[in-house]
Amino acid sequence: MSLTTDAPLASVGGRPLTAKGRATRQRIVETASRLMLEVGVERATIDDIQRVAGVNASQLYHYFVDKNALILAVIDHQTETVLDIHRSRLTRVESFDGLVAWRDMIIDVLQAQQCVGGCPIGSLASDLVETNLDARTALQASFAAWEELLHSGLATMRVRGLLPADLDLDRAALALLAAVQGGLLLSQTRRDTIALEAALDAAIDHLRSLSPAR
Amino acid sequence: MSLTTDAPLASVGGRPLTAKGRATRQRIVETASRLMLEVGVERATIDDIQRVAGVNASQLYHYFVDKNALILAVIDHQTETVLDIHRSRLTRVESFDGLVAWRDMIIDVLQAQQCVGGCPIGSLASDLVETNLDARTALQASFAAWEELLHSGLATMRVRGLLPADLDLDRAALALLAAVQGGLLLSQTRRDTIALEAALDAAIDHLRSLSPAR
DNA sequence: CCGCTTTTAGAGTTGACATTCCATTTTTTG
DNA sequence: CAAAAAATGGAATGTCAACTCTAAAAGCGG
Repeated sequence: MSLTTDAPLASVGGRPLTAKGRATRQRIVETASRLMLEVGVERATIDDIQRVAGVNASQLYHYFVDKNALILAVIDHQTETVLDIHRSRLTRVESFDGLVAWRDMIIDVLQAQQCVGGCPIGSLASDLVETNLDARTALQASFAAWEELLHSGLATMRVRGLLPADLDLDRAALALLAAVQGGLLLSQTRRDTIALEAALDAAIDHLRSLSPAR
Repeated sequence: MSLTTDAPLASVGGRPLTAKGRATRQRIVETASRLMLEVGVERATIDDIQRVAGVNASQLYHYFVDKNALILAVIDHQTETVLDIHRSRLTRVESFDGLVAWRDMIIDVLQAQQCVGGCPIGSLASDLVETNLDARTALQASFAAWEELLHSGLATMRVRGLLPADLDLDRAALALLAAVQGGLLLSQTRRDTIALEAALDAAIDHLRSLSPAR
């Protein structure tokens, strides 16, 4: 036996090796993500996930030791999805119009899903934070990465003189993210986009009020 | 048989009659509220609730036809609790200092519970909105009542000339409530109060920026 | 094209959970 | 105080969900 922890079981411990396996695993994660967003983590049954993904129990447990492992994979997947969407709108925000475009995008997404489902990360957080330490840690990192995106967008604006030099960007990013999360929860409950609009507009307007440029 | 739907089974259909029964029912609702807040609606088992409340299955099912009925009672209970707390801080907010006192109260409450548990109403909303129509309707009403409280507080301030006459108080209340909800979710995940502080301070600061009085 | 690994099958097990039932005690009321 | 209603006790049931197990069908490397 070698001292290195390499090859022997590099399949499930790491990632599955074959293309087919990767595809199956991917299908499971995507299905689980959708169902968990739609009905919550608890109510998204392994059976349901199997059925919808078109796999059987062996396949699911071949790629994930237990439901918890699947949950963590879902967190990763949803984090990537959300960050990808926001990254494209937040890198190089050069003006308040850029921020507004970001706001519009968020509202459009919610609109597109009929105000159903809320935030892929926020929903997972609500479901898991108090009962699953690993999940909480992962979600904390997800939020942190999202904040970082907002932070860098605001930093770009600050460099351009659109925000005061002494503005605390960490807090500003946090407030913006809170507006997103709170607005989504209220809009999800109300089934209209008004709450989200009010929250985001207020947050952006607040930043405008701080702007040194006029 | 009378045509009126009155007396015969006025016990469980309405409220239990005897003082003892009311006490038992109350204990069940309070215990369920606590557990559902701590671990979520799904994970708060009827068994757990029984054990902690010190009642047995018959008692629980004597007062609530099923878990769903209990959930709705919990929503009512938590709504009353939250509204009571906020009402005392929001009626007759006569200055920005009053708003800040409200903000401090919210943060103190979170602090007191070690950033565990989040908002009693918001947590229920996350858990139930997508899977329980009755609950969603009830929670929508809870949020609306909360907004109303905020609205009237802001109205008081507006009368005093602290807010512009043409400010849309509905949207302002919504934005404030979103800040509370989003801030709580982030703080609950992070286990510190910074996110909530950032969200509330930004929201209040935004209102300040709109103030006609200096 | 053969042996080894990965992937797929799907029936079976185990435990938890909501709910029910029948019997007993306590409280209310006439 | 006696009869009726309410409240309590606790075992039992049935369903559903997570997870396991044995075995067979691809895939791949030599």
